[in-house]
This record gives sequence, C-alpha cells and structure tokens, in this order.
Amino acid sequence: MRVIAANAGVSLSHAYYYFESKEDIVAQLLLNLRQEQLQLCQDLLDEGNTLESNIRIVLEAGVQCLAPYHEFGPPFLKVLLSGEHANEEVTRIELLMWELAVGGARPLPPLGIRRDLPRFLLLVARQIFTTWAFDQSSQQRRSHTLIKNLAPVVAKFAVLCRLPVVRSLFEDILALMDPRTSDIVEQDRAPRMALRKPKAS
Amino acid sequence: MRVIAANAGVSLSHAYYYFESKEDIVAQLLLNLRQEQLQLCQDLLDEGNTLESNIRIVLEAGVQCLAPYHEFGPPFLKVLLSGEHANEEVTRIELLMWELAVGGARPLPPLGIRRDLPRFLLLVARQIFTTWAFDQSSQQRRSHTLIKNLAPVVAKFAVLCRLPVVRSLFEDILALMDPRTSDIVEQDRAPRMALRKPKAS
DNA sequence: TTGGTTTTTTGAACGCGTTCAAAAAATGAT
DNA sequence: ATCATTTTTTGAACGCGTTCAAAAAACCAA
Repeated sequence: MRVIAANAGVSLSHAYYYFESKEDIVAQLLLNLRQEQLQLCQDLLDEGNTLESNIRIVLEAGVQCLAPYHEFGPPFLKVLLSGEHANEEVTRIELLMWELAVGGARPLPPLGIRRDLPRFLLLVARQIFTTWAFDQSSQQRRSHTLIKNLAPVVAKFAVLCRLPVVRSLFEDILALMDPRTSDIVEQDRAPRMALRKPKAS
Repeated sequence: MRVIAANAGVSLSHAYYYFESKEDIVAQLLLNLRQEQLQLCQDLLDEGNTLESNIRIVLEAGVQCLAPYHEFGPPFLKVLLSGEHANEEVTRIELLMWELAVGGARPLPPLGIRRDLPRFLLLVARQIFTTWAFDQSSQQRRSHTLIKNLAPVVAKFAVLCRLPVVRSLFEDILALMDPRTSDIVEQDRAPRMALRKPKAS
C-alpha cells in the first residue's frame, strides 16, 4: 500500500479514500484484466473455429492477461471465491466470453446443452484459474499444458452430450454447482431428468 | 500469534522456535483435523454401505471435524493448494479415506475404475472443500446441501462408468488433473482410449 | 567447579495493512 | 469578502506476523 500510494503521489492514508482496502484494489485489478481479456477474445473469436479451439483461445487469453500479475494469484482467487467486492461484474464478463466461445463455435455444440454450456465452461475455467493461481512452475507451464489437454476433453464431452446418459451427467453437475440448488433445504430434490428409472425405491 | 503464545505460556518470539510461521500452525491444525476425520471414518465405514452412503459419510465427517475452525477456511485452502508444509501427509490421509470408502462399498464399484476412483473422489472432495472454505451460509448449510446432492451424482457416475463412453470421460478427467500430466511438454499427447475415431484429423 | 558450547527463551524492533482525528482545501450561502 | 460546511489530504498510531541479536538456561568435557 505504501508503494502504491507513493507511485500515485499521495499519502498512504489517502489511498484509503479511493479504495476500501488492499483486497479492493486487487479486485479492481482483476476486473480490469478480465475486461482486457474480453477485448482480446472479441478479436480472436469471430472466425467460426471449433469449440475446442475457442475454449483454448479464451483460456489462453486469460492466462496471458493475468501473467504479469501471477504473484497475486492467491489474492485473486480469494476475491473471486469470497463473493465480495465487484466480482459479480467479473463473473458477468467471464460468462459473456464463454457465450461468445460457444455461440461462435462451428459446428455448434448440441442444441440440448447450447444454452447451459457457457455456465459449465465457467465452472471449468474456475478450476483452471485455481490451478493457475498456485502454479509454481516456470512461466506457468503447467497451466498452459493443462489448458492444452483440457480443451479437447471438454469439446469431446460436449459432443457426447448428444447421448442421454452423458447429457444427464452434464445436467447433474450443473445443477450441483448452481448456487440456487444450495438454497433448497426442506424438500428432497428428486433427480432431474432421470433417463433410466432406478430398479427400486 | 500473540494470543497463541500467551495461551501456551511462552513469549511471542518463542512460538517461532516451534513453528516456522502462522501458516505452519494452520497446516499442522489441518493435519490433526484430518487425522481426527480418519478415525471417525474408520468407525463409520466398516458396514458395507453403498458407495453413495460412504461418500456422504466421509464428506460429512470432514465438515464435522473442521466446523469449529471454519473461520480458517481460506488459510486451510491456501495451505492445501500451495503444496507446501506437511500437506502431502494430509493428501495421504484423504486418499486413504477414499480407499476405505470405495473398498468398503457394496456393491463394489465397476472393476475398471475401482483402482482410480479414490483419486477421483479426492478431486471431488477438494472441490467440496473449496466451497466449504468460503461458505458464508449459517452453519455451512450450503456445503451440507451440496454434499447431500453430490453423493448420489458421483455414485451414479461410477455406475455409468461401465459404459465405455462414460468410462473414457472418467479417464480423461483423471489424466488431466494428474500432476504428472502437466510435466509432459515436448510430445503431443494422443487422446487415450479414443472410442470413436474422429472423421478427419 | 570451571569454562566453553549448544539449546532455549526473550525483548525490541521491523514491515505491512489499516484507522482516525484533525489539518488543509474546496465549496457555497449570506 | 465572510464564515460555515463539506470534501480532500495527511501524520501518527495501532495490531499483526515476523525477525534477530542477545540473554538465560541447560549441557558437557576438562
């Protein structure tokens, strides 16, 4: 904070006139970087690539924009997971990027999951982000490798969602991670879209 | 640290004679709690329940043991993800619990995944832990609900792994998160167990 | 016992994020 | 222009995790 204030040419305490806390500054920085990533993605996604390619583009743009601030990986993650600060805006931007990636992919993903796939990819991306945040390998090589290996798997999964069994797994996972699901307490939730009746019970 | 040192009846600086840092104390605490969870699980898992039931038992034992220290959720997570401190021991214990959960389940999970399922469950459990660490709902209600809803989904997934398509997804996911995968840099990894040949390269 | 060596323990200080009362500056009505 | 009010800016301090030189204690050969 002392360095930031000095660089801004104000006193230490004056920095708190503009920002609530250091974490708040980190949150703003993350927001700026996500906006930068969005701009980068908008330049790269408009060519009708495959879904796999688009997934890689978005993820790589992410680590590229954040790379100069990799030392703030853990604070970034904390801001994102703590659900405070301006992170609903960050989530909005992330979701928008995944909508572009899905909507611009050729061939288009199966119709049945097309609407929900962006939210699913958001979950996947959060997992990548977690890995990246604590990636101690040089140049975050591990994260890049993970992205490279993950993109085809997710794309394959999307295609397999044409099969009802796989599709129901997709729905289950999405329902689990949907925050609304956690609010249901009283009634037992029946499994959604049970494609195969359980033998008993 | 001042409070801990005072409670221990030593001076502040003397606490650093026994522990490297505050994070180190947190890591040791987490290890103790995992050992406690293991003991709890060993008492509850020896009855040949279903896999779903065992999954719930292990996860619930986890949140139960950690509940008194929920305020340390984020530091716990950081310790676990940063890969420092004594967390390979923590991982060992967690893996052991999942081996008990899988090996003691009746009916036994499909043979093809029986060996790898514990590692898969470890990944799932880490995700639950992440959710729990930042769970702001009262009594961590959200985490409990998530566990309740997740157990049947994972159990269902395990059964579906009898189908080759689903099984290959299982293998893919496990390979992705395996740290060894990230070390492969030079050669392009061919997709393992491709069940359906792509139409063109 | 002595004197030297190692282990244990401490007090004082540092850096960092944060707070707060109050000074300085800007603003606005009379 | 004057004074009251609000906005902007600051210096001094606090709490916390951490470090370190040095004191105190324990240990051990001579």
